[in-house]
Amino acid sequence: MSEDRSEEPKPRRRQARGERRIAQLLQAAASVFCANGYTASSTNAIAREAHVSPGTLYQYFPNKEAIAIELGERLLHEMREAHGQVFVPENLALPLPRLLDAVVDPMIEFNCANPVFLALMHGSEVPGRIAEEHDALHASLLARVQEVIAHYAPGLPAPDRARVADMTFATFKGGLDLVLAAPEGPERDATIAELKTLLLRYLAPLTEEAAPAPPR
Amino acid sequence: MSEDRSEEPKPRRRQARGERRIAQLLQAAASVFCANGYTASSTNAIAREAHVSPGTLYQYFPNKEAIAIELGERLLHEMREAHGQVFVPENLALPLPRLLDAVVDPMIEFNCANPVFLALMHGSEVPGRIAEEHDALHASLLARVQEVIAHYAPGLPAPDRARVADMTFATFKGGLDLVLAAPEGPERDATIAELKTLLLRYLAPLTEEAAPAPPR
DNA sequence: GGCAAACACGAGTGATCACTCGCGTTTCAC
DNA sequence: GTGAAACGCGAGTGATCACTCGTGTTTGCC
Repeated sequence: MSEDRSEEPKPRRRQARGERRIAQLLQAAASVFCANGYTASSTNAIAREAHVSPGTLYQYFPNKEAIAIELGERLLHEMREAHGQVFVPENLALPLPRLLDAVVDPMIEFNCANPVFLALMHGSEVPGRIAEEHDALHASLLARVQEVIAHYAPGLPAPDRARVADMTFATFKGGLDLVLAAPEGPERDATIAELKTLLLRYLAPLTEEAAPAPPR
Repeated sequence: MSEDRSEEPKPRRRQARGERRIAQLLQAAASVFCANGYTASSTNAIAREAHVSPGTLYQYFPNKEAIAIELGERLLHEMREAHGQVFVPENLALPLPRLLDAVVDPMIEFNCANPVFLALMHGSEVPGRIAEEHDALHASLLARVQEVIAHYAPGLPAPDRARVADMTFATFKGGLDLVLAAPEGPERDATIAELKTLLLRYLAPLTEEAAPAPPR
């Protein structure tokens, strides 16, 4: 009744310093989560990594879970933006090898740049909220992959298409782990190329509706 | 100097009851680890799950890590036994699709029966000892896969062979996650079949030294 | 310059966890 | 049967963690 703004229960005004601290804390949290996992990471360790006192940390986050959630949401947002760039209609018209390049490369780049993303999304120890967001992203990605498969293999029944999309995505995740484990440089590039070869060999037969035997 | 036995510093005699308790505790630990992950699982929770007091638990295990290690070692031993049955010379003579059946099916069966195995081996939160054992198993498995690939594609250079083995194994892990996520029954069977299709399409070209075009 | 609010601190607090200890019970060799 | 040792218990202990609070500092607006 006494509020004229109904949608902002906490009209906390942040100064520029505050925004900087938040970014600093999230970066520190990413580093600590990445190294120890969510559960084994202490808020004091995060504060220490950010060269900040525990009290300061709790000025910006109500609890440990909120740190992970904010971090996860920012990463999710970044990733969704990347998807928007990737799954565009013009890419659908590309031949399969080019499409693989267009989709796989940005995904790998993102995960190489933000290794904490997999650490947060993959663990079964993460707070429920993150798991929900991750499920939503997963479902949305699967839908995109299904669209692509439907475009390349229009004759495939829906259940089969879903299965192929699931398997394609699971395979990509497996390959992604391998890519991240490889040292940067030519070895990583070779692993990425191998992953694309794998995906291509798996998916290519779907497009062979009336194609001749493959060239020797 | 006062010991006549130099190799057994703790000649603890176990009664049959004790062995039963150990098995009971390990089973409870498997259940709790599986549900919450290693770090978030408390020894009290494990004892409660086993309907035993915390004191009793510590009669058989010096600390929490030892529980995971013993559990991991037993699973590792079981899995190594399974490998011995799988990678036998006569299986090498099988055509690729049959070989895939012979290797993939037991692996999947083991992981379905012991879901805690993946939970213990995959997490980055596990104690160092488990990680070491897992790395050893991983390396040994990779070597086996390399052998198989070398047999099917003798002309493949060693670095390529290593890369293909890595990718094959990573793909299998990804598919395994998918299989475990699928509900038991026809859906799981279909996922398993799809995984085999994927592996077959990836590996088949390696064997095509002088093979004719595939039948339509 | 002055004031209110955002920022920063770090010792402190209650809860929880891994692990212990003292004592009673069961098992087994003799 | 008897004694020693394995078994079993659960309240207790010290450490650690997430989180708070009282106090002092910096910032932005008038």
